[in-house]
Amino acid sequence: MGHSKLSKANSHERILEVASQRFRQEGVDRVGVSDLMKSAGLTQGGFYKHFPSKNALVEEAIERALGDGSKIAHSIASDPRATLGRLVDAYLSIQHRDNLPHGCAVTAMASDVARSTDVARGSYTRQVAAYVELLQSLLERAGAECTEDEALAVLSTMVGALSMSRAVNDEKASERILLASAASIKQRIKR
Amino acid sequence: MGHSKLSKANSHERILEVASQRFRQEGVDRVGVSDLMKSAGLTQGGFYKHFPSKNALVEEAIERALGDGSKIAHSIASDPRATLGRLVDAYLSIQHRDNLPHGCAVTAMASDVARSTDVARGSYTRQVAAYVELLQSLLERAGAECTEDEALAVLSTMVGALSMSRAVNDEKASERILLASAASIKQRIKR
DNA sequence: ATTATCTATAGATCTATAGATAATGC
DNA sequence: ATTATCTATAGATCTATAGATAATGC
Repeated sequence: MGHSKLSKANSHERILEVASQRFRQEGVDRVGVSDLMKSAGLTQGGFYKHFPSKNALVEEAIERALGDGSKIAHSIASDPRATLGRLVDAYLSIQHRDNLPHGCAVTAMASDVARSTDVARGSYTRQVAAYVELLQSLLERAGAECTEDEALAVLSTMVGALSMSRAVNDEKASERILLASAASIKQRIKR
Repeated sequence: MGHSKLSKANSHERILEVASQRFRQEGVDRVGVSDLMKSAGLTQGGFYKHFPSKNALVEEAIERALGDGSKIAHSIASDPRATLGRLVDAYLSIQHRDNLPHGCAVTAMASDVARSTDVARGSYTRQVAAYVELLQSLLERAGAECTEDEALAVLSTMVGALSMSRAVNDEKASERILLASAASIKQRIKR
């Protein structure tokens, strides 16, 4: 007990990171402050020196979770070998489906964001726009139709497929949702 | 207090119906038993004569919410004038977006179902299959590609678009997600 | 007499606060 | 001396149960 400023910054970071993961996995309402602090290796009482309220953390953690996707999007966008096909295959993979804590928050947190503050919904809106831009550039690169609207429809397909694949309790049906949706998207670039 | 058997059946029905609506709107974890019973015009204590636990209600209410979609799907399927275009326009309408309590549970409850019991996930799986069948028959009727996989991809697009349109905080962006996705689906039948 | 519902309450859990404790850093 | 964290606890809320109450239905 009683640590340095560096350690406080570390703790803050750790709380945010753990929150962004557990909120994606379990949903905002199923993760308590006490439980969360334990995950971060701390105790309940310290929380309010880091965040004024749980809601304040939720807002920041949503932004953080969405930011993870932003990083990945940028690293893909800057890689000249990146293709739409590879992005779609990765997004609609079993690994992504089963990795909620590190998965795309546009899908994982859609319901929680819709019920959250305007700030959180603003972060979400920007992240959707970032994905659309990325998808549009990959569609152009593949020589396919490349309007912003086409990219939006592709994103809708990705988000809906991942969302349903996680709710279904039949492994074959789940994989079929992912594969069928990926195939449908990739068909756009085969013309 | 102290009412007939008919009234008990009515109460049970009312609790289920209110739950299916409020769970879609607010999410399973934000609706307490006490609050829910008040919505149904009853008091907290009576709840456990109707359901053994909140979880039991959640399971039933999810099935009920999904069943609403099933009814609509069947009534559309049996109408010979029904078209894919009309279904898609209704699904991706502003009215549907803003009517969570009566909206499609495949979208509204995806996250809650993914965290729920196997029974609830089974209901979800069947409802997805029902929608796919409906979409496939409408695609066939329109003379478009009509594999089950194509229908699945269409459903993914619908679910993803509605989900994102509700999370975004920019009205124009929200409408654009709906319209762009609807247009993309309808393009399939214009070839 | 039976039973559908109500009032009251137990026990757990959740958010938040207050004060104690033990490091850091001047 | 300051401060990051801990322990302890208040107060609200949540699920669930127990016993009271007032209708129904034989």
